[in-house]
Amino acid sequence: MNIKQDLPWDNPRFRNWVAVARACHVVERTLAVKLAPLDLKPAQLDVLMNLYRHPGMSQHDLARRLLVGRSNITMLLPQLETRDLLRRESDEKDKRVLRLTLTEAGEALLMRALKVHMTLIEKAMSQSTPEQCDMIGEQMRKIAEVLKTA
Amino acid sequence: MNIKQDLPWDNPRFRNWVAVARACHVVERTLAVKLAPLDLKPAQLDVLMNLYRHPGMSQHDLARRLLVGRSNITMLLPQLETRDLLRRESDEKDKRVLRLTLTEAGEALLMRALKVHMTLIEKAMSQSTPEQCDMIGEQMRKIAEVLKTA
DNA sequence: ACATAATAGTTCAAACATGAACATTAAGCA
DNA sequence: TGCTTAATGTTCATGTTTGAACTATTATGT
Repeated sequence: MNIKQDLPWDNPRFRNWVAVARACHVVERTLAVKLAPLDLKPAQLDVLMNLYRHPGMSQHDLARRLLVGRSNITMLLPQLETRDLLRRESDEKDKRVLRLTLTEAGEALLMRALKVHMTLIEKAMSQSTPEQCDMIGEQMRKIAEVLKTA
Repeated sequence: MNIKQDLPWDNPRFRNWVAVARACHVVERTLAVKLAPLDLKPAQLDVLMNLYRHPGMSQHDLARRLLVGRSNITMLLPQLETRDLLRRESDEKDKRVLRLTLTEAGEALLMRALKVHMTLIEKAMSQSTPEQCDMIGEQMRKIAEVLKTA
């Protein structure tokens, strides 16, 4: 009954998850360094990436995709908007929502940042075989799925 | 040459890494919620876990293990020290360093928090076979290793 | 021994994230 | 139609993280 008899570090699932968390942390920190020359933070890159793939998103949608609060988005966007990387346009049908789209400049910067990001991820993941890589992605998507209801 | 001809999202390594990052994020957020009743943040749990496994660590060592700056540790520890969860004792041989150890109360709280953490990780990782789980951990350790020199 | 470097920890200001309370607008329903 | 409820985005106070400058101590090299 005492947890000490079965410490988490003896549990493969726990130990392996710790490795996942550490790897994520390292990649995030490294990405931040590599993006610095572009004057872009990882969180800002996440915004640009999502707007590229889903143009016309609302701030609420963006917040949910990024797993952050709405107020976070409110604080984040002006930095990018004043740099003319994205536009916020009021929706005609629903005057509450603001539709977000990348500008030309935003898309151009995104492409440069994606090269940096890609290079880093290639370096990190090139040690896994394609099969391993796909399996990892599959398991991780399952995790995100199962924890949505928890 | 144009990156658009080979967008990251068409690249399995990139797509799968995005899944890893998302899963980490979800687990972190969920853990924060589950730890709230213990009045403990994930970052604080990380401190307790590391001190349990490596008693007598210096603050500098702790910062490196947690991948944060030294000043972060300085700001983090008083919260835990005033709650009598850990001790900071000056090293006799090198008067610059402070040696960190858990108190009884700190160890007791850690055990309660570990149950919460374990339950969450079990839920997340139970969808993978033991072989898949080990493989994931192995690949992730490789990633952390290769990026140390980058 | 002495000057210089490096190291451990702290301080402080700035950047960042968070959640509750709020204003505005829309939807549901009597 | 009106009234209530829900949704979007903002504001603000709070707490967290960061990195640069600083103090104190130890290591190094001549």
